[in-house]
Order: sequence, then C-alpha cells, then structure tokens
Amino acid sequence: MKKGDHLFLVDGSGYIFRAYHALPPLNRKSDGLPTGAVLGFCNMVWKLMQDSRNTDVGITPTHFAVIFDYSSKTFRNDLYPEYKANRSAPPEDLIPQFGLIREATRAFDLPCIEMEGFEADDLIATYARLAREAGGDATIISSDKDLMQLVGPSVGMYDPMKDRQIGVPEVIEKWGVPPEKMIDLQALTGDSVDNVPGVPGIGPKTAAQLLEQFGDLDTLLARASEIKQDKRRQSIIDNADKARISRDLVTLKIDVPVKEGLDDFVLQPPNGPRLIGFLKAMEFTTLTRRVAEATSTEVAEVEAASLVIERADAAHGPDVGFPSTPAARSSAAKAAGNGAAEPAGGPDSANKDGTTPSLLSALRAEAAVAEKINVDAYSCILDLPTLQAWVAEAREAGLVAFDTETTSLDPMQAELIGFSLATAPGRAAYVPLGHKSGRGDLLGGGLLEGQIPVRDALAALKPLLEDKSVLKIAQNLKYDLVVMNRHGIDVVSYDDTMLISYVLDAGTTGGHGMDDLSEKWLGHKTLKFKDIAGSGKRFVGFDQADLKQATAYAAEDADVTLRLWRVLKPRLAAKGLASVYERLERPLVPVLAQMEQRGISVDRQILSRLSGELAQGAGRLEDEIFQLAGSRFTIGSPKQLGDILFGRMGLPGGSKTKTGQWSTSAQVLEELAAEGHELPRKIVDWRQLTKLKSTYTDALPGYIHPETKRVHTSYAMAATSTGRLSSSEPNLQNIPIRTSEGRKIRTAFIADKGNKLVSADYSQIELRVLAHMADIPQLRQAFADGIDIHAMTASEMFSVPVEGMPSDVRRRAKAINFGIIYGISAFGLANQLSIPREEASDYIKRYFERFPGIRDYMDSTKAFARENGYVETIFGRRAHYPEIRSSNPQHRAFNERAAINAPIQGSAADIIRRAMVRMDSALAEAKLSARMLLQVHDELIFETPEGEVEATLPVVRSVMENAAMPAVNLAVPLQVDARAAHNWDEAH
DNA sequence: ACAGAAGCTTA
DNA sequence: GTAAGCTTCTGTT
Repeated sequence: MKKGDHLFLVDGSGYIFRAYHALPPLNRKSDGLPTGAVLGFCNMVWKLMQDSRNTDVGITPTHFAVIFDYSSKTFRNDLYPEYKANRSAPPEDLIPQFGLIREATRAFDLPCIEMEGFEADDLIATYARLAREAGGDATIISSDKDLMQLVGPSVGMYDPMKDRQIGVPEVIEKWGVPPEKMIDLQALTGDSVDNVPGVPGIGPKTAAQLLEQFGDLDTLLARASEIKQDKRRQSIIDNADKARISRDLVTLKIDVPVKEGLDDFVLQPPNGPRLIGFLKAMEFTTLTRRVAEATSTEVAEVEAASLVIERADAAHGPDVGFPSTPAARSSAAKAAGNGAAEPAGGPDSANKDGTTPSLLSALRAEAAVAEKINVDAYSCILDLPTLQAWVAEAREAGLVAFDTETTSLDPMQAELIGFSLATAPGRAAYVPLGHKSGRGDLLGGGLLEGQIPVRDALAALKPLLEDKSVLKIAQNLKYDLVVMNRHGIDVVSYDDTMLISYVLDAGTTGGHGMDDLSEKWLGHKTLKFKDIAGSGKRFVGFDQADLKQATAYAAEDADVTLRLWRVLKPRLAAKGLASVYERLERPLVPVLAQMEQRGISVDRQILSRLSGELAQGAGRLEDEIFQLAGSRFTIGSPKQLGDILFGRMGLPGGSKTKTGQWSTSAQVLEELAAEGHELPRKIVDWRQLTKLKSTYTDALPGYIHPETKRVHTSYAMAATSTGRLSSSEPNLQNIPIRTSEGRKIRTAFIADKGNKLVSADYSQIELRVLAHMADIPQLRQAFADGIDIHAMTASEMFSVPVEGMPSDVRRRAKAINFGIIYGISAFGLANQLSIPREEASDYIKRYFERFPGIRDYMDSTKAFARENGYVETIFGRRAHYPEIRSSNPQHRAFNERAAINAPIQGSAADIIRRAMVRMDSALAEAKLSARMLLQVHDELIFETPEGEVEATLPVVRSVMENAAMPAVNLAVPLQVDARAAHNWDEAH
C-alpha cells in the first residue's frame, strides 16, 4: 500500500445487525430461507465496489476488506467479566445469515477477516493504523460510535445506510468532542448495551462539558474535587475506577497481531461467474442482473452455487433454515405472495386523498385556464451580465417571484445554495451559487466551477430586493427573509402566497405548502424536493444535485409561486379578506423573522443541573416502582404498565383507549391513587420527572445555536385553523409552568448581561373577547369593574356571595367558563370536574339561564357555520369547518365546538398579532431598545436593558391593551400584566 | 427507518 | 369540551 491508496474496511458484524433491523424481512422464494440482511449486505458491497459509478462515497477504493467478530468471547472479558454479558441471542431468522454473509464476502472475492479473541473493531483499528502508516487513507464502513475514536485526517467513516460521511466535524457535532477524546467520553458515559459501566449520572452532554473543562480523563479524575456540582463530583470520585476500567474496555487495540497484510486486500475486479453463482443461489434477481451487466456475464450460463446453510440453534428443531416463528412465517408468505417486484399496498388507497369527483372537476376547470408548465424551459444563470439582465427585467415588470435554495429547513442554519427568479408565467431562472462538484475528498467535493461568486450575485440582487417599487412574491417568505437578512439584505415590498392561501382557506382540506397549492389551483404536480436531493438515507443535499435538475426544481418554485399569486391575490379583495392579509399577516412576517433571529439565552448549566436532579429522582422512583410491582418492566410502556396494574395486580381499570387497551392516563392513575394505591402515584410522579427531563432539560441544550449561543425557535404562521401561531424546533410555547418542578425550567431562560426579561400577558383575554362578542352585561360589568370573573360567575350561578366564597365553588365556575370557550359539552365538563354527567348538564343549564346571551351566541355561531362553512373573528379572519354538516353526530358535534371556539381563540390571536405588528415602532418612537423575543399566545417576552425597564413596561402595556383599536372598539377593557426579572420564571 | 398511539406540556 | 408540538414505545417496513 502506498500514498494515494485507499482502504475500505467494512464492519461486517455491525452491518449485519443494522441491515437486519432496518430492512424489511425477505425470504428466498423457493424455500423460505431468510436472506434480507444478506441482500442488504450484497447491495451495499456492490455499490461500494463500483468505482466509476460510486458517487455516494465520492472516493475509489484500491484496497478492500470485510471484518467480522469471531466469537463473543474476547480479551475484554478478562478485563471485565460482565462485558457484553447482557447481550441476548440474535433473532432466529438472523442466525443462518451470518454464514451466508461470510459466503457472500468470498463470492465477491473480498478478504473475509476475523480473529479469535478480538472484536472486529480491534482489527479495523489495526488495519486503519497500518494504512495510515503506509501513507494511504482508510474509510471505515460503519456508523458505530465505538469506531469514531479512529477518525482523523486520513481515516474517515461512511454510514452506508444513511449515506453519510463521518469526519472530524461530524464527530464533534454529534458528541461535542473531537475523535481523540471519544475514548474518554465513552469511559465516562459507559454503554448499557455492551455493559460498560461508565460513571453513573454522566451522559454524553455532561461528559463533553467535563472534557472541555479538564482536557482529558486523567486530569478530570485527578482534579475531580474542583467540580462544583456536589452530586456529580461525588459520583466521579466514587466511580473513578469504573471510569478507568471503562476506558480500557472502549479503547480499541491498534496492534492486533494480524495474519493478513494490507497487500492481501488489493481490490480485484469482480469475478462475474463466481459472484453471479452466489447471487443466483440467493435468488436476488435484480442484483444478479445488475452484476451480469457490469461484468458482461451471461446469467443463463452460470449455475447457481450450492451452499451449505449453517444450522440455527439445534434446540429449536430440525427445520433449520426455515422461519419457525409465526411472525417469520407470515412474512415469508407475504413475500412469496406479493412477489419481489410488486410493492405492497391495497386498492383502497385510491380514495385516500378524499377528493370527490365534483371537487376534482372544478379543479380541472381551473387548471385548464392555467397555461401548461414546462420545467425544461427554464434558464440556469451562470454569469453576472445575464443575472443583471434578469434583474433589469424584474424592475421593468415591477414584480418578481423569488425563492432561495439552501442546505437546511432551519433558516438559522441554512447555507445559501442558489436562488430563483420569475418575472412572468413560464419565464423563470435559477442562479446556482454553492453547488458542489460531485466528486472530491472525503468531506464532499469542492465548489462546482462556473457559478457566479456569491458576493457578486448578491450585490446584483440586493438593490432589487430592497427596491420598494418592485413587488417580491414568495412562498413562505419568512424563511427567505431570515436567510437573506443573514446575508445583509432587507426585503421590502412583498407578498406571500402561503399567507394569502391561509387567509383565504384556513381550515379547508389541504395545506398551504406550495406543492398542495400548485395542485389545487394550477392542476400542476410540482417536482418533489426528495427526487432532486434524495431523502432519508439517500439524502445528498440540494448542493449535490445535478444542475439541470436543480434548475428545473428551483425555477419551477419561482414560476409556480408567481402563477399562484396571480390566481390567489385577486381573491383576497373579492372575498373581503384583503385587510386581514394586509393588517394581520403580511406585516407580521418581518416581525417574526427578527424574533426568530434574535433567539433567547438559555443557561446550559441550569438545565444540566436540573437534568441530573430529575435523573436521580426518576431513578429512585423507578426502584420503588419495581419493588411495588414485584418485577422490572418498561415503565414508559402503557401496554406493559396496563398489564401490571390491571392484570397482575388486579386494580380496577377505568376507561379504555381506542385500541382497546386499558388507559393508564394521569387521570386514571390519579383516581387509583386517591383510593390509596401506592404504585399509581409513583408512576404519575415518574412520568412527570422523565417528561421534564427528556422534553426540556435534555432537549433544549441541543437547540443552542453554535454561533449566537441562543435558542432560535421557528414560528409557523399558517399552521393553525384559528389564526394562532405555532412554535417548533424547539416549541417554546409549551415550557412548563404549572408545577414547581416544571417551573424551574423557566429559570434557565435568561436575559443577557445588563438586561432583563420582560413578560407581558393579557389577563383573561378570551373571556373578555367572549363578553364583547356575545354582549353579556354581567360579564362586561365585571370586567369594567375589575372584579374576579370566576367568582362573579359562581356568585350568579350558585347564589353565593363573592365575599368568603369557598374555593371549590369558584373552581367549578372557572371550569365552566373555560368550558364555554371550548364549546362546552356535559360530557367534557363532567370529565373535567369528575362529577356525574347529569350534574354537569345541570350546571350548563343554570349557566345558560343566568347568561342567555351566551347560548344565543353559541346557537347563532353554529347556524352561521352550517350556513357558510366558516366562522369569523371580530377582525374578519375566517376559519373553515367544511365538515360541520357531517351526518356523524360525534363528528358534527366536534366541528360545532371547534366553530364556537374559533372566533374566540382567533380574535384573541388577532389582537396579539396587531400588538406585535405595532410594537417595534412604538418602542422606537419612545427611544427604547427593548427587543421582542417570544410570543406564547397571550404573552410577549422582551429583552431590555436594565436601565430601560421602567420606561418599557408602560409602552408595552399600552400597545397591547389598545391593540384592537381602532378597527374594533371593544366593549370590555383589555388588561395586561407586565413584569421584569432576570429569568422567565420570575418575570411571569 | 418510519408511522401511529399514548401520553404530557402549554394557552 | 378548543388550539398546538414533542417524546417514548411499539409494530411494521
């Protein structure tokens, strides 16, 4: 082996297990021999060996070997007898495949390497070292984290199932430490699968942070006393020996006395007949044909190889090689019945899109109006003068559809790959900027030649996007706005087809994504992103896409956006919805884009401390739960839990879920706990702790942006039926507050140094909106007087004076008030209050007697919805309920409740939208530098310099309290409570 | 690897 | 009883 040579080392054993679990089971047709993993293996190896067409890895191997584990017993068992002790036996239908895969390796003429006493990983480590020392490179075909310690400048990894390169940056991204520290990291975290102990309470996040702080494991153990957190320090001091043993266990041996040398691994051209003989015997028809073509072999002339199938565990019976479990048999039958070529799927899928013929014909009629779309007619712009000509053309036209292509759905992470423009239907172009050349080094190719330099292209584009006399049209503009903002470009004068569609059609079937809209309005099926850039394991990224295809896809997006705009924009005015779009949607786009870009500071230390506490609490509860249950089980499995509670322990079951399982919901468990059962209480507590840990303390740090060090959520403007926003990745609209434990998570949301967080929230905004809309005198009066609204309701209903009212009476009234907003039903109220349905029914009756205006409002809203198919907020936003006329009483009732709720929830959503749109200019006018960061439906969070807090609070309150005006003069005052503090918990 | 169910968090 | 999003487990591919 010499410089420039490249060794591929396939982790054969690792691949067998992954292929077995990831791929559908497959059985040889003639006798049912399980062969799924074998086929996966053969496909993968064949792909890797095909040098000239090997675009996946981007490198050509000169040397190739497949490495296997020899037996489960290795030198590590002498170090630590429990090593890999809790491994269970492999599945029955996998056993015969071990031998077949070795057989396959030989059929490929590849060295099949294994050695007694050593794991495959040690052999891989040794050969990787030998290749490096010989001046060559090595690529390990595996995704096992145990091998990541080997990654370096001349050693890479490649995950064939996800089609992903793993180099130094990927290791750092995944584990937070460079490859050379992986050993220390694994020594600390341990590995439950392999029974490597590690240090209890230390997970990957903590381990990475400790290694960052102390450098390496030895230093950490020597200076453990300096660790601030009491529990963590103690655990590390107490378990130093375990950490050292773990390190020995995870350290791969790079000096195994191997028998074969690298020269034995030189890759030979495939021996067609031998390989085909094996593939034929396996009955892999497609692969056989492919190999025959590539090696110019005549399939018919090759005889299928005769194979000796290794026996599965003899104790399981004589019919070795056949699937003997019922599940395996049925999948064998399925495979045989369907045939290999025919995809599964029944004839019933024809009806799945829910399209009725009448709707379809209407859509076709529309489509006929639209001109045909030809995706091969677009231009690909590769020089500056042409781009400048397109910019001039857009100026001339006064409008241009615009779209960006990037590397990520998250605009804060996305790198610009190109952009497209359209100036008239069918006239669209794509400007590639960051496409990579297919081939290159391990980490992907270099920049494709012939593209306009990003700086030049953006310099040409910037004046166009910032020109207020040219209308920019985009689909989901907020995304492109964030991307362009990050390149110093500010887009003004724009329309957003997604938002126009949302205003027109919120709640109708079908989403507001471009693919849906194109089909609905243009009758045109767009190219799919995944067909250009791949998806799942075949994802390669848009920057790897072929330029011709990329042009067709990207320019089509701009073309379709422009055509959609021409269809949709006029409809706004026609339906009287222009002001909803112009006041509540369009101006919010840059506001949200800024909030997303600002992000909020989250204190890692606080979260990691909480995470440790939660782990301890959950661990203790787990022990107690197992004690009480009398056995160990997966507490998180409702199925297993139900079996224990209602089966083995014989507790009375409450309700059932729709799949017929006993429900183990918190409500059921609370009831059992109230009857004095110990276990359900502990389950509820355990669930609380593990929920907080997994959803919040463990997940949030992963969202901290590497550069800004802040958390940037993403707001969806067109996701809800009512006009509310939604927040995702991460969802910052469901951060805990109800319990004191959960609340602690809010203390991790903090203001930057010298700043405070301001939280301002509307008090009872939905009830106030209801009081206005339904015009209820008592409610209006109570809000005008600032009286406790739930107490007032209770007083009216139960004739109890507000003074000295029992808390339970108020609680019931509060539940009823909420119920009204949700379109109350006796069933729901009974559930909420745990009272008989008759009693709930009686409450509702009394409520309507005292507040007849509410019943009138509900009835008229239902009637309006049935008549028109939609309901409206006080600002004219529509929410559609096309199924409110359903003949299914349950379904209809559900739609009625939703229709009653939508104007209330939606009006409140509109009000806070109006406040948000006005907020920035109001703050600027008052010369305040407060920055709006978050919205949580009825609350806004700001970050503001400490010195400006007092001046900021009244401005924020005033904007929010007056947000409905002048469009609507509410009959009820809005009240906003605002507070400032260092963290979100104290500010709220 | 992926989808659906169950469960839990918020307003 | 309204509106959302995320995690875990489980069965299927």
